[in-house]
Order: sequence, then C-alpha cells, then structure tokens
Amino acid sequence: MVKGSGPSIRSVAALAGVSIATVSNVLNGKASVAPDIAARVHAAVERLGYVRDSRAARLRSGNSRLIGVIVPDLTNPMFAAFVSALEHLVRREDYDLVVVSSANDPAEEAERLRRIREWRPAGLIVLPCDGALAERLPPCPALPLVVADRIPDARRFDLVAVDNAASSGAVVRHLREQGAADCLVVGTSLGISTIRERWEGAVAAAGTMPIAFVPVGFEDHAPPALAERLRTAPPQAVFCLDHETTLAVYGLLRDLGLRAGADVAFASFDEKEWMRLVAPAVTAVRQPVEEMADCAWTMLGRRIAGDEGPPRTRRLRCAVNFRGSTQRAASERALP
Amino acid sequence: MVKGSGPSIRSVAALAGVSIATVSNVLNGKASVAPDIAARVHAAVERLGYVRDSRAARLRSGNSRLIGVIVPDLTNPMFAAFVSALEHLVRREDYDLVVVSSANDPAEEAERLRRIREWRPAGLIVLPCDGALAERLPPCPALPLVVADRIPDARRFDLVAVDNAASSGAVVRHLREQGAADCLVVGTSLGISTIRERWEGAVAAAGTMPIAFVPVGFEDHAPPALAERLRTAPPQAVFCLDHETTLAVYGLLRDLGLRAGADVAFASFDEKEWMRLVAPAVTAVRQPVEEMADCAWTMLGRRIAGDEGPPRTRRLRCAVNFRGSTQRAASERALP
DNA sequence: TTGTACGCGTTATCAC
DNA sequence: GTGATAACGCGTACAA
Repeated sequence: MVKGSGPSIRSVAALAGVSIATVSNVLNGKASVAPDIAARVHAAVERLGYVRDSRAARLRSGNSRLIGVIVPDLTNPMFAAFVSALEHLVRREDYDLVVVSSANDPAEEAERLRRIREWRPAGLIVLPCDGALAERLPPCPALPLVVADRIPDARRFDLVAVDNAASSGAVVRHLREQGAADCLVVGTSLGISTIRERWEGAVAAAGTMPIAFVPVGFEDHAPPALAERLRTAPPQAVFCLDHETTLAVYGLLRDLGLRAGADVAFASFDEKEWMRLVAPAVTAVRQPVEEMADCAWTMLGRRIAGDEGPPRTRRLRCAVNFRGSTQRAASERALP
Repeated sequence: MVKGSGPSIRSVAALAGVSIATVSNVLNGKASVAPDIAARVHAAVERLGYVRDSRAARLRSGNSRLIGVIVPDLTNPMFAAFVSALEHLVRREDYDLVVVSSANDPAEEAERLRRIREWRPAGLIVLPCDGALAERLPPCPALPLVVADRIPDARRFDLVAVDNAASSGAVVRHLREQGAADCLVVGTSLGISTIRERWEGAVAAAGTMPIAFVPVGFEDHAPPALAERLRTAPPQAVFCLDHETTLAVYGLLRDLGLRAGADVAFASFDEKEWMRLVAPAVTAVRQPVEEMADCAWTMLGRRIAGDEGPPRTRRLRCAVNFRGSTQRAASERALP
C-alpha cells in the first residue's frame, strides 16, 4: 500500500494465511481448493478491496482479453453505434475495449495503430480512414485484425462492409421510377471507398437519367458552389451519400426554399432516427451497423482462436426505406 | 517469437549488441546515449518491428497512462461526443482511453467499474447512470475520479455538469413570453439527476402557467398514454428534456397531425444538428459537451498530479437557441 | 553503459 | 488431492 497501487496478491495471501499461488487458484478457479480455504481467501479479498492487476496477469499468462478498435470519428453516430455494439459483444466474452479515433487523418491513424499495439491487444478492429491502410500497418501477421466499413486497397485482411453499390442503386432506381428526370449526388469524397462504391452503384442504376456528383469536404458543410448549383439549376432529385452531406444539403434545401419531397426528391445514405420523424419522412438507406459489428467480432474471434485461413470478405445488405421525400405524388406536385 | 507476442527488448538488445538497459534508455530518452549506439538500437527496433509492451513498462514504472471512462450509453450522441472529445484531450498528453458502457444499468455499472480497475488506470471519468454511484464505488480513495453530467447523491467527488435548471428555466420563460398558456414537459425519468434538475428549473420558471411532467421510459418510445394525452388535451407547448424524448415526441406530434411551431410550441433540451435544419427549426438547449469533457479532464489531471483538496463542482452554462418552433407568430397561427 | 533486482500474478514443479 | 515454492513474462530503475 505504501508502494504501488493498492493491495497485491501477496497482502491477500498474508491475510488469509495461505500462499499467493493458492490465492491465484481461488480467484481463477484453476485448481481445486478446499472450501474453507477459499472462503478465507475471499474474505481477505473483500477486506482489502483487492483487485487483480490485469497487466501483470496478462503479461505472465500471455493471453490478452483486450480488443483495440480504431474509428475515423467517434462523433459520427454510425461509428459510435459500431463501437457501442462492439463493446456489448466483446464484454460478453470478457474482453475490454480500447477505443481510439484517427480523426480521419491517415498519419494519426498510423500513429495510433502503432500505439495501440503496445497494449498487446488480442485483436484489432479497424475502420480505416482511407484505402492506404496496408502501408501503414506495422508488419505483424500474428495480430488478428478485421477491417470494417471502408475497404482498403490491399485485400489481405478480413473485411466486412455493407453492400454500398447495390443499396445506392436501389435508391436511384426508385428515384427514376418516381419520375425524376435527373439526379444530383452529393458525398464527402470519392476518395473514401464507401462513397466511391455508392456513387458507382448510383451511376450503374441511373441508366439514361443524367446524374452528377458533387463532392463536399468534411469541413465545408454546405459549400457555396453547391448552393449556387441548387439555386440556378435545381435537379429533380438529390441523393446524399453520407450523413454529413445529408445534414448539409437538407439544411441548404430549406434555406433555398426548396421543400424536400415537394420541390425536389431527397434521399440519404446512412439513416438516422430523425429522418423517420420529419415531414415528409426522408427516404434513406439503413446500414446494419450492429450486424456489421457482430460480423467483425465473429471474424476476429475466429482469428483469435487460431484460424489461419485466407482473408474473407463479407458484404451486408442494407434496408432501403422508401418514404415521403421521394414519393411520386410529391414530386408531381412540383411540376408546373 | 516462439513464445509470447513478438520481439522483446531482449531481441533488440541482442541484435544491436547492447544491453537491454541501453535499449530502454534509448527508447525512453532517459539517459544520454552515444549517437551511434542509439542508431544501432533504432535500426534493430526497425528491423524486428519491436513494439514495447506497455503492460510490462507500466507494471514496473508504476505510472499508468490509461484513463477509464464509463458512460451510460454510447449510442447517445451526447455521450459519444463526450467520449470523442475526451479521447482527443487525453491523447495530447499521451494517455489512452478504455471505454465501457453501463447500458444505463446500475448493476452493470458496478461490475464494469470493478473490472476497469484491473487495468490500473491513472484515473476514471464516470458518467453515472443514477445517483447511487457512491455505494457502488469500490473503496479506493487513491484512484483519481471525476463524475460528469449526472450528479450522484453523495457529493464526495469532483463534479462537472451543465446548468440544467437555469437552461431549462430559460426555455420555459421563453415559452411563457411567447404566449403559451400551458406546458407539457416530457423526460425519460425523474430518477436521473439531469432530468430532475431540468424539471425543477422548468417548474420554477413556470410561475402561474400550468405545467406537467410525463415520464417516458428509456425503451417505450412514444407510449400510448402520452399520445392519448397529446390528442385529447393538446398543450400549447411541449418541452422535451432529453434527446430520446425529443425524438419520440417529435414523431408523435407529426403522427397526430400537430405541426411543431404552428399547432404547438416545441422545445428540446440537448440540441442535435437536425433541429437546426428542419422547418421550422427546433428551439433547443445546446449542451457544451466538449467543454464538459475539457473540464473533466482538467479536474482529473489535477488529481492525477496529486491534488488532495476538497471535491470541486463545476456547472457549465448552456446556450439556449430560440428558433421557429417556439415563435409567437407560429403559435398564434394555431389559435382558431 | 551494464547488471540485475523488481513490479505482480500465473504456472510448472514439488512436498505432504 | 492440496497447498507451497520458485521461475517466469518484460521493461524499468538504480547501483555499479
């Protein structure tokens, strides 16, 4: 107690009048211990408020019980939901979670990736900020790793992502069916694999319908150029490929006096709760975040268990929720 | 490499032809080392891909560089934002973050609190799920701890929270000024200190205006009783005390054909981005989450540095953003 | 710059 | 079968 941080296994052993090995055995249930001895040990633990030092425990035993997760940005509800789901999953198997954010910065990601390895995690779940993850990954084939959401260029990892192209295509097909004559697609950056895939899916589904992409940075929500475009040549449909741009454009439309659903069809990738609640409700692609976390954890678990097989890729299907913001009735109201 | 997890400091020392103490010195910059020796060590580190085992390092050195944070629910954007802000803050001082969620369950909170101590964190930041935190806290006065957001019954901790009552009062005063004849207040539970304080602030500011509270659990979003009440005896103003209820009631109003801002004044505690963007925009109290994280970290830093002073409490001021959903013009339109 | 005791819990080995 | 003893995991601290 004078030194270090609280009572050690030695103080417990002393108080219980047994050896430290016995304390360890009682606490871990490894060897069979006489009931009265076990009771004495537990009493001593209770009295001293002993808490095992897992650093020492893991150091010796070699197994880790710690999972590292790195996400581009925790304030993004999608990533927060992912981490939350993951937290619940790993806890059930007695793991803890170290969470770090790369702040959408590759350099930061590399730095944090190295740093997190100092904790000797049993495995890593990485939501990379761009496609160059492979170069930044320290050469450590022994460390189980699953990449989720955004797809790195090098496919030498276990991957789980949503079916961006198909979902995006479904939205655009729907917009065409509802009679949209043209479509403006807005996303943060085509440099991000999810956005790129969604855009490609949209293009593939557009057929003869004119379709154009406008990039919006992460910072400049609602850039003037986009506002200008929406004012001077308003498209009949706008499709936003992520939550950031959905927020930006939704507000922009309101500022311009364009009613989503009435004056322009409006759809969003990455559904948030409010989209169901506004009037008209916003057509949106709901990403199965919990399922993605679940899948990532399952894959990682297999690797931790020793699976040495080739990298797997899983694509998860999204739900596309068609709502008032893209209904034909509404868009026809906008004519004449 | 055969044993354990990757190269150890011993392999580096062997490859560089120096002692492990020298490797440690080079890597930590503690003692002065000859440049050429240092270069040899760095080369060996590089070649082997050596990463220090911080468990061993911290075990020996006694300092921790790890902060534990426990929140009621990571999917709540407010808590996610808090964790995110905290993550950026602690990183700057070379700390890592272990994040756990109590799932709004006191038993779970107690369990996780105990568990997290196994990592020997340098400090803990706790956003408790109820007021009884004190009883669940393991007796460990040595562990620096700051409580944020919700206030435990026992004030023997450093505390940081927002000025719930004052902000809530400002909203209700505004509603009265806008001519609301009565007000329905909705919140998850008065058992949570934040909600209780907001309700008390609302009551104090209501004066002679009739005001009533309706609790809504965490799970039963939009309970039938609330819908019934809104239909049969719609108040002139509704004030939701947290994000969950804001979402529930906002959708409920739409379902009932009551237009927020036109048929009923509507305000929310805990502003989210979409509230600015809908039409009419929603009057809301913006909680200074980043500031709260900053303050919690500052307080914790002081404790970690050894401050033994009496517990401090900090109350942070919120911004109350008055918008269209509570404008007089709108509510008057609703009169017959 | 190096040798080595040390932090603490686990595990293998050994004695009763 | 039960419990004790001691080596060990790895990086750090301090004396040499």
